[in-house]
Amino acid sequence: MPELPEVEYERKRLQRAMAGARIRDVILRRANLRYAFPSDFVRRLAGQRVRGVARRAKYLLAELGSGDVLLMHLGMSGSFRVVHRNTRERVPDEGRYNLHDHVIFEVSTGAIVVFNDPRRFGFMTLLAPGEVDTHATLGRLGPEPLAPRFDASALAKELRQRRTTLKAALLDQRVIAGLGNIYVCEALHRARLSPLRRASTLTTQAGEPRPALNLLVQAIREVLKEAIRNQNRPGGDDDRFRVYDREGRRCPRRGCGGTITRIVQGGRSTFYCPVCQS
DNA sequence: AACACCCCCTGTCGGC
DNA sequence: TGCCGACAGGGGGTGT
Repeated sequence: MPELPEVEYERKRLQRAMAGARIRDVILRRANLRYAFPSDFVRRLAGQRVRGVARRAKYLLAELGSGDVLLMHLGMSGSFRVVHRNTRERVPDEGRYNLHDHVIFEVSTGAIVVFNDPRRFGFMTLLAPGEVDTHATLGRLGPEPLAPRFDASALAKELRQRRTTLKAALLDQRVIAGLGNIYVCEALHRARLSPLRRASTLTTQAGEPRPALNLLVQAIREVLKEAIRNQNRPGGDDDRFRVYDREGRRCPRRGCGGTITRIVQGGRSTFYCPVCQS
C-alpha cells in the first residue's frame, strides 16, 4: 500500500511505540527481505535508545542513541503492527507470529513492534552516522511535496527539461519524492492534467511555471494532506479515490460526464478521465 | 536522458 | 470446484 501518506502513518505509529524507549532485542525470522540484513544488524540495534522516527519520501529512519540510523522501506506490502504486552510477560513464542512477520522489535516499554511483508520488497539496513548524507538513493531524492520550500518554481526546474510524460515524471522520485501510482493519478485528475502530457509543457521556455503547474502543485498537496487526514478513520474503501482503480466509472467531476479510463504507462496502470484531463 | 523491458515475491481475483 | 494468467500502491537493473 505504502505511498507517502501511508508511510507517514506508519511513522507516527512507530514514533509512539518506540521514541524515547530502548530496543531490548530484535528477532529476525529470516536472513533477508529484498536485501540481506547486515550481519551485525541485531548487535547494533539491541540495547539502543530510539531518539525518534523520521520519514523521507517513502523511507523511514529511526535514529538511535549510538548515532546509527535504522533505514526501513516498506516496499509494496510491508506494514508494522504494534502489540502492547505486560512487561513481566515472557517473550512471545515463535508460534504466535504469522508467516510473513519477518522482524520483531521488543521495546523496553513492553511494546512489541512486528514488521510484516508478504512480498518482501521491503528492506531494513543500518547506516552509520554520515552515511545518511552519502546514501546513493536517499541523496538523489527530490523535494518533499509537503515541505514549505516545495513550490511551483521548484517543480518547474525539474520538469523543464523532461520530455517524458507527466505521469512518468511525477513517479520519478528524483523529481518529487513520495508520490506513487495512486496519488499521481489522483493529483493529475484534480489538476485536470492529462497523464500523457509532456512534463516540460508545464513550464515556459525560460523554466518559469505556467498556471497549470501551480494548480498541479496545489493538487499534489491537497491529495496527500487529505490522505493523511483520512487514514485514521475506517476505510470507505470504495470512494477513497476519485480515479484510481475506477476504470469504467463515471468521472466524479461535476458536469464532466466522462468515463474513467485505464491505460498502461511504463508498465503500470494509469487511471484518468480523457474528457476533463488535458 | 529516456524508454522498454526484465527482475525481485506472494496473494488475490476474474475467467474458463 | 480448481487451475491459470493477469495484476498489485515498491525499487532497481539492463540494453537500445
